[in-house]
Amino acid sequence: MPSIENYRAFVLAAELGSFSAAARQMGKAQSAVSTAIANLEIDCDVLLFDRSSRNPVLTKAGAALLANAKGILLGSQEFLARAKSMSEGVEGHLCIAIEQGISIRPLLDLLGDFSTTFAHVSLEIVTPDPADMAGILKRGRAELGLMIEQEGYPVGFQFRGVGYSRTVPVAGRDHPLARLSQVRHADLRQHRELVPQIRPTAQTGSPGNRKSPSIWYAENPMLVLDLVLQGFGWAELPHSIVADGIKTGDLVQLNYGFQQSDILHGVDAVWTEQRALGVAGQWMLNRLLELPQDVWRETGNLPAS
Amino acid sequence: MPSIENYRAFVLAAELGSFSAAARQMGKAQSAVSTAIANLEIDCDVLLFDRSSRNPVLTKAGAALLANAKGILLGSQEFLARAKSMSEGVEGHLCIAIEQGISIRPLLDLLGDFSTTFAHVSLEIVTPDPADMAGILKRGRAELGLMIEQEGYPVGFQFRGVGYSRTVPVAGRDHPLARLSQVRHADLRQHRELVPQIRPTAQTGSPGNRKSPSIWYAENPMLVLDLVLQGFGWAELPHSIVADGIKTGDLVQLNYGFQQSDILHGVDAVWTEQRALGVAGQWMLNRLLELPQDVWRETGNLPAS
DNA sequence: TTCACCTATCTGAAAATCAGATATAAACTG
DNA sequence: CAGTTTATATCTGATTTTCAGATAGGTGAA
Repeated sequence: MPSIENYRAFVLAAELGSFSAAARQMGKAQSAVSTAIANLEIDCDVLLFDRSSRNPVLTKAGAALLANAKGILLGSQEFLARAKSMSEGVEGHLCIAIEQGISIRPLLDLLGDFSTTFAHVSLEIVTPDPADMAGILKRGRAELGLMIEQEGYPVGFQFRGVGYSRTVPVAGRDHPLARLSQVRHADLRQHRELVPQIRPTAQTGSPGNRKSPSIWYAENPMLVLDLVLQGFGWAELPHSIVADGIKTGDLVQLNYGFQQSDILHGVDAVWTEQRALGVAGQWMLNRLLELPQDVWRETGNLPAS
Repeated sequence: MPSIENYRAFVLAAELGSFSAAARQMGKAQSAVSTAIANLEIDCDVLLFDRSSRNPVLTKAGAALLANAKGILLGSQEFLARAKSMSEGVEGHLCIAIEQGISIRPLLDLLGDFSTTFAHVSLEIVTPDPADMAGILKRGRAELGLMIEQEGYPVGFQFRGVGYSRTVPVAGRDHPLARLSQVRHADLRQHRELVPQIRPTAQTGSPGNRKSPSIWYAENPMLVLDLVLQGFGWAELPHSIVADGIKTGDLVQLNYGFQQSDILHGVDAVWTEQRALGVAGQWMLNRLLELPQDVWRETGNLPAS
């Protein structure tokens, strides 16, 4: 069974074109490299180098296997680097729960920075239904959450506002409401409202104050979008989801007579006290808090000032 | 420095949830696995298992690193498997040169079979200019070639017909020739012919007998296609390249008055005698020879019978 | 409590690895 | 063409590592 050191000797020798040079670089005797590669060749039952000339030259098989050996070495290095990172207190995995409907576009730069700063931390993003958010954090399924701000959070939760999410009332191109230059409460109540969440029950928090008595629930905003496009009703949906449809004319933004029709929700970062954030989680939280308002404006979640 | 066996002990113990079971599976003593994992933990400076209960349980860090360790093991197994395959005479790499203009669509199924049959052979497909084909095979850059049949091949070359490539004369939508219901030689000679190859010189074989005295050469068929679409002239191009354009109306197929306007070229598989084909190359050649005519018909390279 | 089973550690033996020395061959030099 | 330099293969004895078996301590189930 070849050892990692065998592979290392092979790769170094192939790259340097010399067993002696490889030995020098490994801080070992030349004979060690010679036997290491000989053993590798025995294990493989394949000649890796052509020794007929002064310096060893890769055979065809050796050249083909070199790529594999490099991969193994890379994997081993990554294993150790990741382990070192974790031994220094950096978690190996970070899960962020982003409530459905909150656009990740304002976060893309931040995520890019994360991937380079914490190359050894695997990042997971889940987009649960709003009703699940608390449980997902409580259970430790995610370390950090981004959700539409609420009046109060359960005990044990920390939260800080980090940004905004703009919701826009829309209807399909051919919907009766789409023809009105201004809609009143009374108009809304005459048509079905489509709500992007699972139906609230007694347990799952407040039902919210919906504007229409006729309500359909769908599990996520994309489903609702499809229903709206098909003319099944109107809905208040995140700007990031409906922007395209409004631009192409498939969707029409409703103009509320009774209030500003763009509805601005705050976005909170939420985490639990007992589950202390790791180094990467802390970094992520700090960067979220430092996010300039511009990125929310540029992504259409804040009106231009 | 952890050895492969250390990683193997780690992965097996994690998967079986028991050091003893891992030892049994590895055919070693339990103490070997115990110390192997302990050493790995020392190398990593990270606790991989929680030993507080009867059976060891992965720590968070262990769970994160498990994926990496599995990757290393996979890599090692693949290295050995590939080496074994090569020790049995299968080449590690196969390069096929397919002359520009020959569609690979008839070969897709064949390539799929190849990838499963010769999982350890990396496949390379190059699409050289027709004039380069011979040199590329001679130099060993490619083991096998697919090219439009010629009257004669240089000595040392083997060839067998394997299929067909249909060439269609086309012009752009607004080209004068496009309006003619039938074109004659005289018509063709009044317009520029675009030829998808580098300009033939005295060395690079016959100039062929082009139909028009005014000729532009472009390095590959796609360049020619763009030129034709821009109205710079007419060209005889492979059916696979112009089919879409003809369907959308951007291209018009010319209707030769003097001969069948679809021009059918045979496709030859070509290889050299001195560079013996390996097992994978032989397989590929045999499968090419056995290709049913249907696949050439279905891909528009043979007229429906 | 008893029993079965698991893990950590110790120990001596077996095996592998290593550095140095030596032999041989290839390229280079004059 | 002989001498020099450098590179690789192999041998050898010492060092290190690895291993199996034995032992001890602990956990969980009956």
